[in-house]
Amino acid sequence: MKAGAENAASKTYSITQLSEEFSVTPRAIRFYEDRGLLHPRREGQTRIYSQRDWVRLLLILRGKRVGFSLAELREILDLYDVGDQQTEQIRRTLVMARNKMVSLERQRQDIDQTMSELTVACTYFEKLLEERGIDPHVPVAASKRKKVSAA
Amino acid sequence: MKAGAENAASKTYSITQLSEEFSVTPRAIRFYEDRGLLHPRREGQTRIYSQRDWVRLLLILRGKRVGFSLAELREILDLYDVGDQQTEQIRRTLVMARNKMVSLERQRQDIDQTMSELTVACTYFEKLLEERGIDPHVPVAASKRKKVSAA
DNA sequence: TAACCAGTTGACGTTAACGTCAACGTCACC
DNA sequence: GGTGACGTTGACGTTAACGTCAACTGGTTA
Repeated sequence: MKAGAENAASKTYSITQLSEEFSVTPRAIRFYEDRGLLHPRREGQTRIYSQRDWVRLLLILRGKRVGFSLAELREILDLYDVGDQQTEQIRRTLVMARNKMVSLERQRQDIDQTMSELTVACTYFEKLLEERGIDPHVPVAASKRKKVSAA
Repeated sequence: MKAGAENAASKTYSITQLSEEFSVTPRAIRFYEDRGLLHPRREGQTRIYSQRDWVRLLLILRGKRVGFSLAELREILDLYDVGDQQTEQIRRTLVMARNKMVSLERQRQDIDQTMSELTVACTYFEKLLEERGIDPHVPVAASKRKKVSAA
């Protein structure tokens, strides 16, 4: 149990592995690195992603979905990286995080409101179709998916 | 009570009135018109916005905040406009709306998750500041606001 | 050896959603 | 009759977040 440097924590990924797992292009992943969001190890030329990178990518993508910019995400991730940041930078990020929480709260309300309005809208659209004698039971974006298409 | 063509429903707005009320630039409002999201009446050159336009703008801005593109918003608003759309167009919009609801559901989860992580993060940042003997009670983006800054 | 991957680095292109700026119209008023 | 304030139409600029493409570098397999 002590030999074998291959425990769960040391699992690594290639760029395409990551890209497939998260449904993003390698180009995007390299771009995130370019913007300072990821710092994979290199083996020669090739990028090797650790478990920590995996988590970072997860956070990045989720952050994006809720409206963080890459720059904002970088700020936050940076602070978690090393603790020796400039005090002013920490303050700035703290302020940003708090503001973001306020705006997320609002976003939740927007989503709730929009959901209920969309429900009404769908009913209306279905009625329109039924009036024309058309079955409104169109498939709901089944099986095949290439992009997350969320936003 | 019957004279006076100035009841609540006939209230109108200038472009700057609207822009101030919603904290968007006139440029943006004209842009939405250019993209077919608004169709204000004209008086000579000048745009006159009705109550209906007001509501549309509200929906547009909220739609944007939850991640709709202007094109998507147009699709939806168009269907509410006149009922004589192409059947295929109605189906497309219905599918889009349903898909959007699915993605909104996910967004809600993302937001909840992110909120709780941000809470933890803020605590951490505050601790960092306190370790340096700094009061972490920075103002939380008070009074003055120029942009919504939400996203 | 050739072909074929998987990966890499530029460099330029693209899209959405406006911002910015110039040049103009048109009223009210002083 | 000038001078603002408010409005208009182009036209071009900008930013974020990648997409696309070309040219190159090893390794491995046929």
